[in-house]
Amino acid sequence: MNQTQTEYTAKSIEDKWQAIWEKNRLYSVTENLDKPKFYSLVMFPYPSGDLHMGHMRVYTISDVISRFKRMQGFNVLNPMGWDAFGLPAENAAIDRNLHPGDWTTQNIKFMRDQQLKKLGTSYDWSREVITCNADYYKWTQWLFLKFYEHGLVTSKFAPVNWCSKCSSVLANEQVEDGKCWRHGDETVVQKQMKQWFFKITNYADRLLDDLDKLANWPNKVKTMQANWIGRSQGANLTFICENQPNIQIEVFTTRPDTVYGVTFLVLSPEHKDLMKLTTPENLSEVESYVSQAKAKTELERMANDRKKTGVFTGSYVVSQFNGDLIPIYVSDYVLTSYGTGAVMGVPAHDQRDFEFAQKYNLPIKPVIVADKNALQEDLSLAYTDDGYLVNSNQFNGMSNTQAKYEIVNFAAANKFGSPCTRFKLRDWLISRQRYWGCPIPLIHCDNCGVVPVPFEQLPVLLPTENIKLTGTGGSPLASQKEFIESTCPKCKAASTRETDTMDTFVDSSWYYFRYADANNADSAFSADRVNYWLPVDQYVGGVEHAILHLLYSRFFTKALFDMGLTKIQEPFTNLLSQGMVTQYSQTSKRVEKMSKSRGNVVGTNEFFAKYGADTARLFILFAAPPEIELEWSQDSAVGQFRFVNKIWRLACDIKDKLGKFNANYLEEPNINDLTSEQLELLKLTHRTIKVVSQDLNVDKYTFNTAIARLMEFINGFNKFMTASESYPSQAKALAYFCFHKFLLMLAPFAPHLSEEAYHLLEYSHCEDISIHSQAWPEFKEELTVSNDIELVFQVNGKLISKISTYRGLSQEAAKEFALNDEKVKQKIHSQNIKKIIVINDKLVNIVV
RNA sequence: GGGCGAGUGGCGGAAUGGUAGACGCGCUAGACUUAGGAUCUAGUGUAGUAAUACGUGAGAGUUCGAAUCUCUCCUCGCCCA
Repeated sequence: MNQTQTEYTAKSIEDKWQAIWEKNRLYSVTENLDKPKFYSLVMFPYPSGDLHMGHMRVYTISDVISRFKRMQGFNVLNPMGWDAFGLPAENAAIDRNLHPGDWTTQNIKFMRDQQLKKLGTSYDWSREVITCNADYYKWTQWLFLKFYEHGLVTSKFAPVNWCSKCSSVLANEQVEDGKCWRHGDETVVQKQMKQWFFKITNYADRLLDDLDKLANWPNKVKTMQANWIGRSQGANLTFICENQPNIQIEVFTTRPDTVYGVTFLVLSPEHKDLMKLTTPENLSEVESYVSQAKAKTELERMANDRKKTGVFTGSYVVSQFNGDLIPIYVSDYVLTSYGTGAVMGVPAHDQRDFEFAQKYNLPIKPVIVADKNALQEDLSLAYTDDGYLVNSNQFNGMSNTQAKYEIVNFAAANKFGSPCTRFKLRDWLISRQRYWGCPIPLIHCDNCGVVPVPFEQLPVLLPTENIKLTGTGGSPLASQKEFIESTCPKCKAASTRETDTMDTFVDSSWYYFRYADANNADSAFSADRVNYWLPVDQYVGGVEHAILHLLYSRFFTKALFDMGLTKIQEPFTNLLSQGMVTQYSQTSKRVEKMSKSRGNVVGTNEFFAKYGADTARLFILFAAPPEIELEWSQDSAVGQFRFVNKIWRLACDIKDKLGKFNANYLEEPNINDLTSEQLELLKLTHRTIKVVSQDLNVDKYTFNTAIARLMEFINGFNKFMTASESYPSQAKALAYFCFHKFLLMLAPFAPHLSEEAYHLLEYSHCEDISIHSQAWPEFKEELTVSNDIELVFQVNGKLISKISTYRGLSQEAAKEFALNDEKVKQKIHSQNIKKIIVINDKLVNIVV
């Protein structure tokens, strides 16, 4: 007999099937109303030039979900593209004297053909999106103009975050710990500049409220977004200046219930009335304080741990609540950009105010007490908990939660206050002083001001000739005479183009709309296709985008909905945030995130050549649940390599020992014809289908346990195959039947191996009929349970003994067995039995 | 400082309130082999020859029964300050 080749040559087999799948366009999809749709999306990569094994985790997870859903009968859209604008291309171009576009194109080609395709992913490449191509950014500009038309674009002269390594400004979301998100060693400084913003704050309420609709998002991500939006409900209250009643100071507070405890007021150094309120004898001190404050950045001023400083202005305001005379201070911890630039100081009930009052010897007046009847407590700290009001005129005795409303109502009725909601969320700064980005389609005209480029003149092409990139600051486009010079669309006068480009997060805020209709030359997308495919059913990506990309995308989706362009209100129904891939780094002697700069990467091509993509996929999924951090270790990956080879050897064994496949073998066996060993194998198969299907379900995604179940199946199947030398026809049919189910379950995880084995065993007689087009197997509940069980005996909840018996034992019989068990008898000895608890088919607990 | 999450063998990790440690790595012994970093078999929480005892960061509580639920504390991670 000819022995089948038993060595599994992963690399050549994987290459073979990848070519066949591509030839057959196995993963292309079109809209199909006969099937339920499933939009599976993974965050598209920046084409940096090289993916390592750490990156592959997210693509593997998303691919397994896509393949599983396809086998379940869904019409699956699984697209891929490139977030191709951005700084690294520009910097690489400067270093290597290459055009950023050429550098990017080379990288995309390598990453797509040598890395993502080699992983065995099931993308529909006909929908590939590349954000730096004019056929994409034309529509980014078109969307910008739609935003402009709908009043969602604004320019402000404001303090902005400047990173000198980027030579550009950054959005608030892109500043982490006072450092640039890309350059962790670069402190962001504040500069006053005129910049373009998207008015994301218009959507603050909806972005916050609609988080509740996202039932299948991790709570962590929702909490982070909620905190970032930072809605606080409170009131604006007005205080009148004692000697200049025409000046009124408005403060924002979230604690109007403490207004009777105000003992000072603090203005920001930039407050418009500060100088008017400063008395001559305090002038020099205030002036020097203000100039010191101006030298500091907002970030420095907000630092919580630094000592609060301040200077008295010499003036007072009068509280309209009780006529108290309240001194006015200036302090740099009050910011003009947040609130009204003035706060009320209630030292008894706010720790920061408490410290300020102690330092400047200001009175501390309690207005809330924990116990209505208790005398005034000795305050060594501010009392910030709930309680009842005292020293507050007609509000005395009221709970402070109620007083919050009553006091604001009282102030509103008397016209010195009103309810007010504020947000921490700022408008999204989108201008970047860089070359490699989407040009902002605006024209500056001396006569007409800012004029949008007319839609029909799009795209505003990024010039590609004679670009001087120095990385030293200023917009590179500003030195491009041919680019700048333009005519005003309104008055036809000579005018200039905007030279800033857009933040690349604009590009990535709508790419998942474009996938739905990627080759549309006439519009950004057709509403029909978007409304068919979106929202995304499963989005997979790193938690590092919890705020940035995911918040911007939600904003875009809502804005497009309001413009009537789609019917979609939330873009991503389910979100899976996968954990980082880490590895021990020789450089730092620590376990760190896998990254090129840390020198601890595992290359994809070396790994694929040595073990194959299927082993890589299995290992990535098996090593940890998807949301947990995964520490890479090549040693553990050999376990998956063995698993792959074991499956292949079994497939070869089946072919050699059981004879040729017969189509009848796929019919469900009659259980009455089976021996007990055969029945156990069949039950193992059904049980495996059940648990693997559950593990792949959207609310679990426990790929690690699914693979463990597949391994258990293989261990059981191996036992069955090696138990005897001869195989009656019943056994042959059963082995083929069960292995067929197994291969179908293996297919999403190890697409090449399962396909090769599927054809080796002639489940498919033609290479064009793929295992990946087959239906996911189903199970019979009654075949998932074994008749033989172990019954556990406990005394006082502690395991004492167990027996083998059969399922369905009556409670009485179970008790009987337990009480007659030798070990149990010994344990109970002569103690009184208080109670016996029986859990059917599981355990008997005797309480003594 | 605030918020969220996590602590289980030598390691990665399993466990609808019901047999703790599935599955895998590593390790030990054996088989096969010219060879083994291939494969197969058996074993592997700790202590003990054993019976047995102990065991899920620490301590309490609820329960017939807790890794799982509640409270206090400790440590680590992430996010926001």
